[in-house]
Amino acid sequence: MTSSGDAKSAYIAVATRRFAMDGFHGTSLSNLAKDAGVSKQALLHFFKTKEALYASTLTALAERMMHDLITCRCVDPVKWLTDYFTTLCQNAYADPTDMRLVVYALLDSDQNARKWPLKPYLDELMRITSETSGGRTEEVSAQLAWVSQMIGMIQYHIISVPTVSGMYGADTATVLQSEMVKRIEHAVHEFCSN
Amino acid sequence: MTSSGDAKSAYIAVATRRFAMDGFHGTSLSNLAKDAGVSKQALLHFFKTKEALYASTLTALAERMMHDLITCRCVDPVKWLTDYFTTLCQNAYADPTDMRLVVYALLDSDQNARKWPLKPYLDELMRITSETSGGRTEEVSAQLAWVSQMIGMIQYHIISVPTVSGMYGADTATVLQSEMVKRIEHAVHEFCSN
DNA sequence: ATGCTAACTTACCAATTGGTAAGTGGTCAA
DNA sequence: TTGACCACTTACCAATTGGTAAGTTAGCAT
Repeated sequence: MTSSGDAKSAYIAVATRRFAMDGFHGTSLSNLAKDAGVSKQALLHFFKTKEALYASTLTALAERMMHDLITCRCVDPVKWLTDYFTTLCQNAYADPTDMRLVVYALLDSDQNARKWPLKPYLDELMRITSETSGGRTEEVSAQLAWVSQMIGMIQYHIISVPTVSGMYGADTATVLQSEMVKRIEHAVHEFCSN
Repeated sequence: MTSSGDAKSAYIAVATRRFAMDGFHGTSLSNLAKDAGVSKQALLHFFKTKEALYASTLTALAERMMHDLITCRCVDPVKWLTDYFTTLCQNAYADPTDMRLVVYALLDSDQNARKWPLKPYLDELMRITSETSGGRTEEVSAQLAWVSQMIGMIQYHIISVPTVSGMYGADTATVLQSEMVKRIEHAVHEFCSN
């Protein structure tokens, strides 16, 4: 039908959505096939196992995250980080897929088997961080801690939106969102101005 | 064998560990039964469905979290929060079960069906927050944002430990942990001194 | 002793799981 | 025209899933 690459990446797109919604174990090949409008074996033709499809999904995710980060590039590292984190958060309100996928992947990681494709992305974030005044300390762990704190607060916030909305109402959740963006900006500046 | 309540809560304990490790969908009743050393139907005798067992697990989790929070009680709300958050984090290094369970529950929440048992815990956290100088603003959403940020950074940090350890080595992960505790203390004081 | 209940067990069940085997129909180069 | 490859399908498969039905076994009040 479509050219080879197209179909394959279309399947990855479908899988991305499903894995992000229901996690690896909550997703079945039959569900994915139904979503994609093909038979189960169409998927297995491109990806030998469910695990392999999941891995491709994570690789594509990592490329997307890196791409989004690079797209925000700016001579001022502080502005770069501010822009990136705030737009990351804003975009995730409209589509939390990627953030959910990351968190699911963290929970699923069985630490021995899975090679983790998001490392370059993290490394780049740490490199940018090291260019700010806040990152003038040489220790990597201090930058890692800060980066970890930032993406942690964003991703956790995103995945908690439905729950918060259920507990305190949709309007409170909305206010919380703008509040959170402000906190993100504040956190960047507080860190960078030491 | 043991008295009724003992067996039941033993099953909940087993389920807690499994659900925290593999999530709801990644856990089967047969696995749980094997872990508990009984037949599958022993579990179904106490909990009508897998969902019901999961719900009991979450209820017990909520009670534990609330209990731990209250145990830290202190006349000075700032010290209270500092103590609570840091010990929460420290304990989670030894046993990340509860933190993982919360995050899994956030991802799984299908928002319409599930009643969320952790609300009282969150409310109490916000109440304590409102007693600090940082919480002198009346808006609930500002406190909610801060509380959300704090538990977000802690829980996300905990679930990412295996991955970080895999990416940067166990020693870097260890340094990151103490770094993170410092960041928690800093975050509390920064917020409370406005 | 008897009956009742609580805490189980063994024996099933249909449905679904991830995956294999063996095609089928189309495109395209020789 | 042929034959190879590609994307994909139908037909299976054993294993596992959550759950039901029907006992069984122990303790305990009457």
